[in-house]
Amino acid sequence: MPEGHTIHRAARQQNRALKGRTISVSSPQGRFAADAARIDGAVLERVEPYGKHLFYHWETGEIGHVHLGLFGRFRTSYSVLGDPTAPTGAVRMRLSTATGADRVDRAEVTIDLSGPTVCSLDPPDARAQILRRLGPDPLARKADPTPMFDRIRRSRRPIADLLLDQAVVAGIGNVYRAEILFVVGIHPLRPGDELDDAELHAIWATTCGMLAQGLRDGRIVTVDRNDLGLAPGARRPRGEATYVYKRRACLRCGDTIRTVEAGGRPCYYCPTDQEA
DNA sequence: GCGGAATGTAGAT
DNA sequence: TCTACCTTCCGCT
Repeated sequence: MPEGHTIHRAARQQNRALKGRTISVSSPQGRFAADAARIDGAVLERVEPYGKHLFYHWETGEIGHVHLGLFGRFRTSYSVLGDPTAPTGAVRMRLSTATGADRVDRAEVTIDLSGPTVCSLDPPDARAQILRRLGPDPLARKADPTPMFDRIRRSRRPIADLLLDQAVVAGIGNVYRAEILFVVGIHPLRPGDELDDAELHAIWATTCGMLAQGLRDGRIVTVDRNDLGLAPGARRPRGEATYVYKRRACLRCGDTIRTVEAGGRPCYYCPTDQEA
């Protein structure tokens, strides 16, 4: 399930598989069919991630825009003899290196997109319009947190609400916001304008670290090894590991986890480690 | 088989 | 502020 790290990971993988190649574009499910036909057989110049958004730069100059939303996902499959495997479920957009050419000199890659909130083919300026309403992306090179700090300092809204607002900072979702606030020891309902500079810098540093870790791991693991109580050399358990998100008891102190509504969604927190 | 929940957003009100 | 919607998966009957 997608927060910013998932998107950046997808972009990396898709650039490895598709960048600079001629791509068959289709929409087995049909809802992207008209747009797919316009770029079918075009060269995909690159896939660009920003926050939770993906931009597909096509040689035609048009920009594919994908946002996974809550349910969207990519599936990758490989085929040796040209024909991609049959799509599983409702596939909105299929990108494949299998172009029907006679000679196949390596395995073909097919990437299927299902369940996205957004999947569109837009004029070139659409990308800039979207970027204009997004805050800094902690996974972007040379990201500058200043605009995020300014917005938080000027706002009475709870910090948990602000961290979920993509115009403040792009790429954080409901898991990371809870985990970030836990790690920096800030109560989710603290108003933005009450945070001091040290707290803002701690939030940014923690956010960058967590998302980068998630990008490397391909899953959300926010818990420090030392807090897991593992024997030396023991491997981390599978699955995602959080301090407070969806937990009953705080992983650090054992206190009962509470939730509070912020940004229209439940924010998990530890009443002991994150005093009001 | 059905219903609910899930790491999200956009558009209506 | 609310509601609709994208799909999958899991637990319940």
